[in-house]
Amino acid sequence: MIMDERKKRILQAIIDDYIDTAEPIGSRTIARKHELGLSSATIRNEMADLEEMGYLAQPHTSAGRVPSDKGYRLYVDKLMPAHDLKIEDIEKLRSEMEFRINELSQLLRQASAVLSRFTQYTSMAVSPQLRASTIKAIQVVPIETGKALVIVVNNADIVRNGLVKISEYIKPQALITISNILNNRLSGLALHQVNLHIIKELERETGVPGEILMPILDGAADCIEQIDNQELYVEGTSNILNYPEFKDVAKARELMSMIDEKSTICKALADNARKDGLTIKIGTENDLTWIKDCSLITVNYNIADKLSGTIGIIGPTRMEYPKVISSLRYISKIVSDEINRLTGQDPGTG
Amino acid sequence: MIMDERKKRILQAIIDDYIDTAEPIGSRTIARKHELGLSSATIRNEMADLEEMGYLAQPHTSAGRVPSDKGYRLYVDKLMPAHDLKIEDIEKLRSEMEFRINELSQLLRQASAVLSRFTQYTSMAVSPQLRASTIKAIQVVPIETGKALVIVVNNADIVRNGLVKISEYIKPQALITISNILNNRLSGLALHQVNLHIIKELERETGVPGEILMPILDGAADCIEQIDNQELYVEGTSNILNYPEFKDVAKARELMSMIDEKSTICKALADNARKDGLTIKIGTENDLTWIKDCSLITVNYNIADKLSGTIGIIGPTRMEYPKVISSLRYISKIVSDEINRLTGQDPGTG
DNA sequence: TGTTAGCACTCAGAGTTAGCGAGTGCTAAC
DNA sequence: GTTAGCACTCGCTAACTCTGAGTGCTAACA
Repeated sequence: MIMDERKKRILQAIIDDYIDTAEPIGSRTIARKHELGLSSATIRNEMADLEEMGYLAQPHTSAGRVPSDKGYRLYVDKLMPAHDLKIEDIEKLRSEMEFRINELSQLLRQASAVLSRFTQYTSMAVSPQLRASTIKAIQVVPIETGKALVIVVNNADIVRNGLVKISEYIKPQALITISNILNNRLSGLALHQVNLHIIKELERETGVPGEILMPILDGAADCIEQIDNQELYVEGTSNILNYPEFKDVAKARELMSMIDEKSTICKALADNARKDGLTIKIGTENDLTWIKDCSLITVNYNIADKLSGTIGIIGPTRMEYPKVISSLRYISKIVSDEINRLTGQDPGTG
Repeated sequence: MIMDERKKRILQAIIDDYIDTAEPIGSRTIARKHELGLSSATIRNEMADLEEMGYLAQPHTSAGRVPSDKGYRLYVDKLMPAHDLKIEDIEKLRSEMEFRINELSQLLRQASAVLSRFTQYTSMAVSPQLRASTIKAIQVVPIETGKALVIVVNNADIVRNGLVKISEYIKPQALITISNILNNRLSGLALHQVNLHIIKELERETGVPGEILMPILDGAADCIEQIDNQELYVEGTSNILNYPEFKDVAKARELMSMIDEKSTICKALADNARKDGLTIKIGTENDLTWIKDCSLITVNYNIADKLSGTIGIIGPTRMEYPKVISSLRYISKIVSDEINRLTGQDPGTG
């Protein structure tokens, strides 16, 4: 059987309607609402064909048709109407993102919150990961007697710090010397290259005994660990309860408890994270069975080829794809611009 | 009518059972399960009395009794069995909190997650607020040409930093001078005292023109703002769907969407935050109507009289109060100990 | 040959009814 | 004061019916 233009128009009409109503769509509805110039009987025949071809399914004999994953796939690839955000939506999104945010974690949390509020789906954001992370600078700053602050900056200008206790007898001047040696010795190294071997060398070079050096190096190691640490922000989980497909509490609970597990979400995103740009996984296209009734749309953004992160939206397969895609694109653009601003990669727009 | 010992024992038995089963409790159940040496008829009479006194309520004539908020209040204040965490629970909680966490935000998130997993309720944690926050140290560290890191440490040793762009012509040495002046001039001040007036003074003292000083001061201001910023962590919202009292999706959605709004939760916690130690608000004792079917248990912890924060659990009024209270106490102890460790207030336990 | 009107058929969901059983309050006896 | 007995209440469940949206098929039509 051949997928002609008419079939496509009918399929599109069905999916558009179904996304709206979440009710199985009958031939009469299509004949009435869409001006295809066809009677319900003709549409009925076409719908039977579309079902045979696997684009539609029937919950039970006497019900209308429902799109299958394959149907959604065609819709997303070929049929879906172009969607540009309305000017007022752009304004709204921009203004909600406008808070002056100076911390990566808050920026992502914010982005996720804005997205979920706007789309009414569940949104998540993963803190950017370094492709090849190296240490740009290490500094040790005396704070008060017995306390110093260790600061690590990596090549993407992500900064972490930690307070460390040090011997009360170290003079501030000595600390600065240690700081300089550390900085010279470690900067440029990949994070994982800081090993015991190097520590031994440092001990020798600085002439500072290990037990004094150790807390500082421990502090630095913690900072490095934190930089590598992948943080996940999920917002708008309660939206799930709005979809009729999850009116059954048991089903909603299953999905929500999976989403509550950060590690599960990370697994779901991991697969998409490798690709560039926008990825759409519809229902069973997802490897994980618990998302088999949902679609997962993610955008990966790269920053100066060093950082890469993911922002995504999860919702029922019956999802407003056009709207979700355009808003996701828009927000991810804002986020990467902001990260650029934060880390000073881009001297541009300010 | 007088509240004698027997009535109390019966009330306790009813509440204990109801917490377990979430089903209205009948007189026969109590007579059978609890060895009170009374027939169901006697218990029936007592239950009628307890209802008249307002401790119990009847969903409908032919159903058993259900505790009222007043009933829970008495239970919590007087009747509730003492509850100590089992050794294996303590071990479990401790080990789940044992991850070496070196960032406040992650520590709180973790605490919240552990609590919600253990109690099966929804848990939240608010980042500690300063009672009277002052600046302990400000440092400006050169990172590379045109970039510097501004670091602010407050009197509770909470550290924030931000990258700032600076003129490419400032020499590192000059930056250190600026850093020292800033530090001398600003440390000891309350965060809100850093105003335009002081900035003008700084300009004069350092001899550095405003347009060079400004980005640095802006960065410092951002850091200060971040320190003051109250962060909220909520975990285990999906647990709500496990309670039979929220088997109705509409009801669950109402609660969950409220919980999803960070600001709403903060409002709910605000009232408790002023008190010391543990606060229990049962049902309508809460000012906010959307929690009227829930209980909110919070613990405020203080750290060296400077920091104060809140950890809390929200669940149906039919809550396992003894368990929740003891685990909340335990976790909050761990959290404040950890914060002590992080900020080095307490040279103790390591 | 493709399109359409007509018709018999299907079946989920809403509404109705009946029966069950857990639980009550009251009364009278212990 | 306690308890056994009993009539009564009423939410819940299961069985049943009815309705209507939707289908597939057939035959007539352009």
